[in-house]
Amino acid sequence: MDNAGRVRAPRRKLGIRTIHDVAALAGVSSITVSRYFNAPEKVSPVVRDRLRQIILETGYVPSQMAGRLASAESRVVGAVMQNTGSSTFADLVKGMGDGFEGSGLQLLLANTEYLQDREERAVRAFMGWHPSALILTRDDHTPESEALLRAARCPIVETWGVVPGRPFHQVGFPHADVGKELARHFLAQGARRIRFALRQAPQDFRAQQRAQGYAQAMVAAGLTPDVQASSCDDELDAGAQMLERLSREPPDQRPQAVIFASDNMAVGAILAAPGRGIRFPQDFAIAGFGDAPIAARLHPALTTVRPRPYDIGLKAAQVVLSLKAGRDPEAPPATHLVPCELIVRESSRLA
Amino acid sequence: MDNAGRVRAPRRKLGIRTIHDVAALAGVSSITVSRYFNAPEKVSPVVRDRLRQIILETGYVPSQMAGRLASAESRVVGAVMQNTGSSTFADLVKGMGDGFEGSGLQLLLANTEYLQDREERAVRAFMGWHPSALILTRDDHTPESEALLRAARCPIVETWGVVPGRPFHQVGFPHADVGKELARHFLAQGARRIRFALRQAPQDFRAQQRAQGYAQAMVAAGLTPDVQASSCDDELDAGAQMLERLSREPPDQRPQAVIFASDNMAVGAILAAPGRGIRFPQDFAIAGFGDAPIAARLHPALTTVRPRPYDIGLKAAQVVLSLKAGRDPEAPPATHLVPCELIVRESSRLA
DNA sequence: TTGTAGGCGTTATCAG
DNA sequence: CTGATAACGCCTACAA
Repeated sequence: MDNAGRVRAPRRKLGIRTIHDVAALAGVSSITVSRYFNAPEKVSPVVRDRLRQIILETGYVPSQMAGRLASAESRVVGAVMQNTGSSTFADLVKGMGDGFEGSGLQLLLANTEYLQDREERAVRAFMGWHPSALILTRDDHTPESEALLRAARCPIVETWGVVPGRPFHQVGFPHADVGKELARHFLAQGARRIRFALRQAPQDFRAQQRAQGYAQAMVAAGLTPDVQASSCDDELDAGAQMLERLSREPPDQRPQAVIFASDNMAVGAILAAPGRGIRFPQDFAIAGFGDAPIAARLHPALTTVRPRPYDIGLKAAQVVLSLKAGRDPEAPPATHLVPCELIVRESSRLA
Repeated sequence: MDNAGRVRAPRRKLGIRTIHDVAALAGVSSITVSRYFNAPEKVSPVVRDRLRQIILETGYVPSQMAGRLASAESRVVGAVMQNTGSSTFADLVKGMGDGFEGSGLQLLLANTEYLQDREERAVRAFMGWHPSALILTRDDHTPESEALLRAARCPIVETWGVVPGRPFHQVGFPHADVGKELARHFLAQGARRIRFALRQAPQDFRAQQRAQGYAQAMVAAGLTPDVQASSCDDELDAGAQMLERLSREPPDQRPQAVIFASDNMAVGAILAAPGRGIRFPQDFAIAGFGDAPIAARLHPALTTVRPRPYDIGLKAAQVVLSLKAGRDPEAPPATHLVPCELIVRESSRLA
């Protein structure tokens, strides 16, 4: 009976209204309030109305921390982007956001600037939330990341690019195919001197995958790949630089067509062309990648390949939701293709 | 002693290694493991080494849910964006992400597509996480949102735009000032017929704030504001549409200068100009807003105002961190200006 | 339909 | 520097 006379200081609380407060006000037990939120159909209409009223008045909001801890289901999804600022990843995030809207899943975001070790830190940080799923945007990880991911108890989805042989779900398209398709577009028009122009940016491994696809198509056609890299960091500058280099090559040895690693590079070239006395596609044809909004409005309109980052993000979210809903969240990894589309415009028309 | 012979089914657990497992392996109590993570200096070097080893081997990661619940400090920051897909918000997110990198704060993201009720849902959802802070990107909320925010126990930061009289922290710049500055730029050159061109997009209230600033400057100069709206949804199309409309007005009644609500609109106009026989700035001068990467490379190079969304996001994160670190997290709301810069280029040079 | 008992994995408090 | 104890706010299991 004797509490030893010593009174322990109350520990710090959130200082908020709890489920018990609401229960007391309604004259029911707290589990009934819990059910009101998680299984309203199990609460009688009368009690339900009373609770609705009280919850409205008190502004009670259930604690996610407590709820997720007790239910052993976090309902958070970690998303690791490479460059949140770029339109590709921004659209991916938007698609994921829309996909999760109303599902009760919360999106945790991390950005890595294409750095593997930042990705590893992000993955590690996310693991602590015991996420319902993890969405990544690359397929080459540090060994530690890879180990963490394989040991994870949640679905892992790799998005944007798709490569064979991965142990995780994938949503996107094979970047190498883009390079192949563009090369073939020019090969089919009879071109034999076709160049691939990118930036010296080792972190942009997707551009390199596209370059590899281009090279394969060239070799398959019995031709020598011609991949050139610009030292400029800025894509528009890189395009302008590549154009300047081209303008100095003898016209009869110049490539008949140039595939730029991105629309931005191609745009840089198009905007710099008048100053160099170059005309597209008369002097040589060009194409890009990304289908930037201005691609269609430029003169000449830019031939490009249109990826669908928004749809990829949306699909990734849907894959997560269906794995969560399905009876088998540990379903074997599947690959979901969200193909690109070749958009042929004036800039790639060879004489 | 008799357990009544009935065995309760074990409740669902996360099925993970816990702090107790690690403690048992190390032969210490679990609180020591907790200290290893939260206050390593309070753990003896010997024990620390042993724990490091064991944590490495087991791959143990502390549960954020449990930790945050127990410590009554969520260490999550909710960010509500209007349009994640646009470069402005993408840069804001990037800045915030970099600002929180390494701080231990997790970013929760929501997107609203400029819809107030989606914002309200997002705020409500975030409240359940008892966030360490909430970052918003507008200052006009539904009454319910506003009430939720005022009742929130965490710092609220409104970003991007800045308006007087709000009860929350603000980081950004007054959009009306941008409109004023551009109007004055043309007024100073002697222009009297100056138009502001925007889209009929009521959700884009920032563009309307810029238009209002423009209108004020016009009135202050004794002139009549001329605000015209395009019905096009797409900004580039809207710019082209406005240009077409302008090209049909009699040259002597045409505006001498047009302020477009965004660079994209201005770009649409510039790209469509050759087709309409219009030349900038000879026929009339133009300016935009946003400093899109191509603005400087177009012909003519586009005069624009450069906002710094990345810096605003970064600053917002820093404000949150300093409030968290400071002894007074309930400091009175402050306004942090991250001013824009007027970038004068060829397109705005009046004869 | 409602309630009781107990635990989810961690950290705050107080005592060595 | 280390540990025992008792929460944090909610939900699962079971019983009525």
